[in-house]
This record gives sequence, structure tokens and C-alpha cells, in this order.
Amino acid sequence: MAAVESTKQVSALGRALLSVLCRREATGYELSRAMSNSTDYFWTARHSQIYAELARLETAGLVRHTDIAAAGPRQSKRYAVTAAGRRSVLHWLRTEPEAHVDRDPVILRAHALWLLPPDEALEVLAGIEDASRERLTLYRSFERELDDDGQARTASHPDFGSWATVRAGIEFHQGRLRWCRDVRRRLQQEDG
Amino acid sequence: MAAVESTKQVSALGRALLSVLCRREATGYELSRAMSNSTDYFWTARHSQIYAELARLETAGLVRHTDIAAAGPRQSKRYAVTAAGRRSVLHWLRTEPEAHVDRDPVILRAHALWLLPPDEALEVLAGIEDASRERLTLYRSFERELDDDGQARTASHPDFGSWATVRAGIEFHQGRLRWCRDVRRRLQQEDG
DNA sequence: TCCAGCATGTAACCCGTTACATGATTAG
DNA sequence: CTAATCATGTAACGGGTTACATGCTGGA
Repeated sequence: MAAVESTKQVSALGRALLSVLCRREATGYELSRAMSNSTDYFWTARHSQIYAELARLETAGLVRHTDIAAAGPRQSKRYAVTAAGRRSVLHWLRTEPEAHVDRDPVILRAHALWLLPPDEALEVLAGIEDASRERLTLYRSFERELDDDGQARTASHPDFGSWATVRAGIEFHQGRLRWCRDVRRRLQQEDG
Repeated sequence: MAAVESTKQVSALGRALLSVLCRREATGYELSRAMSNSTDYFWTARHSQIYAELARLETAGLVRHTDIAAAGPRQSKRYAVTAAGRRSVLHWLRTEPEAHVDRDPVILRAHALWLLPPDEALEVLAGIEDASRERLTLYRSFERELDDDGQARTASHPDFGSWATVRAGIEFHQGRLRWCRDVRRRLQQEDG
């Protein structure tokens, strides 16, 4: 008798958690620390969501926990992917990429930018530019760390995944800066 | 006595709708046609959401409708921004840009890519690349149309806003293609 | 003493998607 | 005759954020 392989779909958050747990075992708290700041250009989630999703993954048989002693009042739960969990990640990687709708507030502003006088529009643009520059220096320092460590060059090492996401962040913000330059040029044509 | 200026915050969708209505009056149906496909790299929403949000904007006094004859059984409602609506858009444009968390499925895949053997990872990458190339040709044709029309050069013309969003889409996918190239190189280093 | 960090969890709420519902006109 | 398009709307549900709750340890 084959085990009942989760008929239910794993959510995107579930995949993100599994994908982290494929690297190393972790508690919900550790996962939430790693994912509640979006500084690593990967995936964000709050602890409230993570604890709930871990429970769901466990009933689906994709992760398993062992109780460990903890500093706080409660016991801590160390989660690990099961064989079925790893299989489900690999299966997902082999399926067609899902469509992505991005609702980016910068794009909203861009769409309404014509309503502002050019000099004010330039200010808005400068704000966007500053934010992207800041992100860029952050991601670049991450990339340097990963490159110095060397493991990110090995395609089968977890660091390769980290490098790939950080690189995507870099490329994104470089693109955004180029966009800022393009828009600025047109605004200045008008202004000058 | 000054009118009670909406104490409630306008949602992102609300701002998107106002920003379209600042260009031209429109019915809910027209708005939903314009926004239900994400082909113009601006903002997406379903009609169910749009009709509800328009009602909210109206009670907040930011838009106003006039009934018009329609093809269907119901009357159609043509919406227009009010002075307060236009003010609220301008006010928002002058506030600090909000942070954006993007949960991009491509990034999720990238993070887990090390789990696949290099040749399969290359296939995944090729799929991502194809999707971005397709988008790029679409957006480039939009940009050409806008540039041919000429109005997009005028910073105070609505087309300037369209051009800016389309340009952002182009820059985004160019960045993504560069990313694909970078990742592919590292994978091939491993492979070859 | 008081605050930060550890370590869970629950509940209320908002935003977005999917699906249900209605009914007229027009093109095939 | 049938399907698509016009043109609204409601309801159920899932994902995500914010806020509430608990209680221990270690440092300022």
C-alpha cells in the first residue's frame, strides 16, 4: 500500500518553508526570523502565518517535528522535511512556472506621475532612486560574502540558491535605476 | 463649513482606480476590462473587486457617477473623479513611497534550484527566460506605439504615465534576462 | 526594575480570487 | 438556437497583516 500522497496543493508559503527546511532543520521561530524581514530578497512571512503553515505541512506529512528544550516557557519544535516533503519540492520544481502578478506601488506612482509638475515628479523619482540604491549596496554586500565563501559556485550547494536570489535582487534594482534615469531624462527634456 | 475630507485611507486599488479616472471618465466595466489582464504592466483587479471599491470611493466622496443607458439589462454608471478625489491622488503622490514586498514565484524556484541536477536547472531557467522574452516583445511594441504617437514625450500628458509604466516593465524583464544569463553561466561552469 | 529576546500560538480584519447570478443584444 | 459580449452585483474562501496573549531568562 502506497502512502496517501498529499492530494491537497501546497501553498506558495508552504513551498518557501519546505525550500528552507531542505537546507537545514529549523524551529518556527528561526524560520520567522529568517523570513520576517525581506532583506534577503527571497520570501516574507510573519510568525503567525508560519506557525499555522508548519502545522498544515505536518498534517500533510511533508515535515515532522521533534520537541527540544527552549529558553522560553514553551517547548521548541525543531522541524525537518520528510522524504515526501522533499519529493513534493522536486515535483514542484519540475512543473510549469506559475504566472506572477506584481502590484508594485512604484508603478502606481509612475502611472499618475503626469499629474505632478515636472520638478515635483523629479523629487518623487529621486526618492525611488535612493531606495533602490540602498537595496543595491545591501545585496551587493551579500553577494560579496557568498562569493568570498566560495560555496555559491557549486550548483548543488544551498548557497547557490542564496546567490541566485540575491543576484535577482541586484538585477532588479539595477533595472529600476536605469528606469529612473530614463524617466528623469524625459522629464528634464520637458523642464529644460 | 469645510466638507469632511475622507478620514479613511484610500487602498492601493482605490488609488489605481482614481489614477485611471483622472485620465478619463469610465464605467466599472471599462475599468475592469482595462485592469483584469495584467498585460499593460500597471495594476490588476477583477470586476468583483472594482465594483466594490468604486462604491467605497463614492461614499468617501472621491468619485461620483451618472447613470447612462447601457446595452445590458442594468443601467451603466459612468464614474468621474471629484475635486476631492484629484486632491487625494496629488496628496498621495507627495507622500513617502510605501515599502513593497514582492513574492515572486521565480525567486522561490531560484532559491530551491540547487536541489535539481544542473541540466534540469537549466531547463527551468529556459522556461523563465522564454516568458520574459515574450513579455519584452509585447511591452516593446506598446512603447513603440506610444512613441509613434508622440504625446508620451509630454510630461503632463496621461500617455507619459503609460510610457513610464511600460518602460518599467521593459527594464524589469531586461534585468530578468540578464539574471538568467548569469545563473546559466554558473550552472554551465559546473556542467562543462 | 524594566526591557529585550526567546518561542509559541489565536483572532480579527483586509485584500484578492473564484464562482454564482441576472438578463439584454448581437453575431454566427 | 447558441454563444459571446455587455454590465452589473454578491458570496465564499484563502492568504497576509496586525494585534492580543503567555511566560521565562539575561542584561542595563
